[in-house]
Amino acid sequence: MAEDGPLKMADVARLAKVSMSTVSRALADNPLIPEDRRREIQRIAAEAGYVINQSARSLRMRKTQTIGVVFPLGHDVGQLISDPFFIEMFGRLADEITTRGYQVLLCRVTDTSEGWLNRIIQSHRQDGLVIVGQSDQHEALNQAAGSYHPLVVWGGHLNGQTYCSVGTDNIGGARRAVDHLLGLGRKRIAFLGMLELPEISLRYEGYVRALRAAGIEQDPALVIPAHFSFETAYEAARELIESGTEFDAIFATSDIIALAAIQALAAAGMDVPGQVSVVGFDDIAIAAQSTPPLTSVQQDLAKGAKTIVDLLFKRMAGEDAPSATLLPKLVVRKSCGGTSAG
Amino acid sequence: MAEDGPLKMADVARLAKVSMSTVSRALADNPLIPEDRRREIQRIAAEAGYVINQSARSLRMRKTQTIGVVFPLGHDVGQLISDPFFIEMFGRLADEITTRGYQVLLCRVTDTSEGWLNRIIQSHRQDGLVIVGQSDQHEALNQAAGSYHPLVVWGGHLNGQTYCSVGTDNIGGARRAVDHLLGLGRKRIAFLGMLELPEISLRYEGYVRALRAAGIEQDPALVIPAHFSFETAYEAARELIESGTEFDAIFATSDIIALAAIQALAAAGMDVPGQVSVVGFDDIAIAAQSTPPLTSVQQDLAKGAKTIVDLLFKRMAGEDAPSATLLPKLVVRKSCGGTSAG
DNA sequence: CTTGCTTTTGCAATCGATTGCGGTAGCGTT
DNA sequence: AACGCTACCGCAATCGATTGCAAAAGCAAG
Repeated sequence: MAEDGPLKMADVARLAKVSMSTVSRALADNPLIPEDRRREIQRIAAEAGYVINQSARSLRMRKTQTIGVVFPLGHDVGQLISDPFFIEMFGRLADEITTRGYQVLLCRVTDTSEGWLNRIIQSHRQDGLVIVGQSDQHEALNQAAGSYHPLVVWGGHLNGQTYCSVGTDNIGGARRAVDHLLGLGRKRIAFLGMLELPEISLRYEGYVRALRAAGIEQDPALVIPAHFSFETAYEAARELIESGTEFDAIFATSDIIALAAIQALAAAGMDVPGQVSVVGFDDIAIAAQSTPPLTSVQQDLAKGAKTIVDLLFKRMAGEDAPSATLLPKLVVRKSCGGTSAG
Repeated sequence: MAEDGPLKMADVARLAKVSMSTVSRALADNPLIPEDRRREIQRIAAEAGYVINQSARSLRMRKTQTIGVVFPLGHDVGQLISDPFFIEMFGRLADEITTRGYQVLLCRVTDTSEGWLNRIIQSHRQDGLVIVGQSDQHEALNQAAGSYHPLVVWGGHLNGQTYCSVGTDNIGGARRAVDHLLGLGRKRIAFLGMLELPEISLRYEGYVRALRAAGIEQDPALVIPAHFSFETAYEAARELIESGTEFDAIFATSDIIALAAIQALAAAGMDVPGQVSVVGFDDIAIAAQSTPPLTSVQQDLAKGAKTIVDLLFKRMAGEDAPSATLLPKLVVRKSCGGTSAG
């Protein structure tokens, strides 16, 4: 009834007039304790407002019922986890994880000095890890995966990769987007994104392949480094416009970059899709709502998150789950002209 | 060097040829150990890839270096934390918390049965709690606050509230928004939101006061229940439109609701802001990007999050921090016609 | 070589649960 | 009544760190 002092299992044992062992087993629904007694003890514990101390439990059981979700920000100094894509991914992951009765621990990594991943792993704060985005930490991930199994990465599938990853077919997605632009008669297609990031570099590969297949020579002046934040992307687009380089389409490697580019174009008095077609990547919620609505390569995050967590739990159970690739879908809207469905 | 077996403090002690006590103190930078020896032990530990087991540490120290962030979803069956407002708040809170060297544990509460908050508190998984949104749990919060101090709530300031809360002046914000609409000559202003939620009910209070001050009689037919999700809000707006009730403005209690309303109006062939002025609440990032750009009551989330965490840490230190109220700002854009700054 | 003081060090208890294993109670047979 | 068998129960060790307290070591002065 009264619940001022945080009461321990021993207190419940006293109340129920049994030993701690029995209480522990009863609360764990261990059939070693007869059913009616189990219920009785559970009732007493609940009534007393008793809750198992998770720190003690974690120590003894060597598991925490917690999954760590890590956002390596090594490549970007901006601290805030603000990108809508990451945010949505996080929400979906959280859903999948909590549904399975686990807690979600957010690990925002800013200090990617030697051994950062090992420090997280060895802290034993979580039973498994999801790493969202490889950032520039491919090597560190490869190394950690050698000895730590319950780890799944969202990102591109790279050469010589030993860790388990889930991600969209970046090359294929990009290829499809650029093919679509080419199909509309566009020939001078700018590429906006940070080639240093593995996923982006794969998208670049798709871009190059599409151009090559169409027999179009690629122009380095059309490849523009652009970070993920709206402001920096806007700046990058503005510079492209002011450089005087001719272009009639933009393949942006994220929707945020695409939206920033559209705004920059509008500010420069250029019509989208009249003069310039724009395609984004991710198909975040705003994409459909923007003006004009954005054509984008859709990543199925719901499925992605589910796959990640499925694989993670398999690995936590000792099974050896392989990487998975999701198929992207081009969602055609007004931002690139034309009207065919993709 | 080799780091296959998860090594413990005892192992490091052996390596450094000292006792565990000394290692523990050295790693904690305890001045009881001479500086040079401290450094030496730290070096040895780091080289061996040793990391303190947090479960054990938490148990012994009775603190976890973790803050729980709770989203009570009692009022809404939709599981996903998808509302951009909550998402942004979460990101900012995470920033503030990690900056202070604490971890963030996400608690998505779906089971708000008797004692849910107590179960979280007594689990001892965290050293402090941030509750984002009161949902319909005012009573539970009030009760918990009696015995549990390190707890801060984002939400409205209610009568008879004993817990510490941080929130925007909802009444004032709503008042300003509606006054603005009235100033534009609008007289039939619809209110879209869930009155069951404390914050929304405060905004309703502001709405009522504004109307009363302007000598306009309020019409119950103009008060429409609308959830936070885009789809349900769209539906609510559509029903308002189809009901035939006359109206020339909408005060939406969130930007998502406002955006949904604008789409519904557009679908019905009604011009915004020509026929109907729309004002939202929160001023989320998309608000400025929508068509037409949305007038909205801005909540300063960066400041809000900082205030919440500041207060929480004060409370964790045993001080008694009082509730705080933030001043909202009306950001005027095209969605309500007119051009004056608010 | 003592003595007295300061600086370091380590023993052992502790945090609050879980669980292997040995012991007891209860019941049915002979 | 004695025995055997199951079904329950609880003792005590354990998880891996932290820390009060006492002991040891170092050092200077007498």
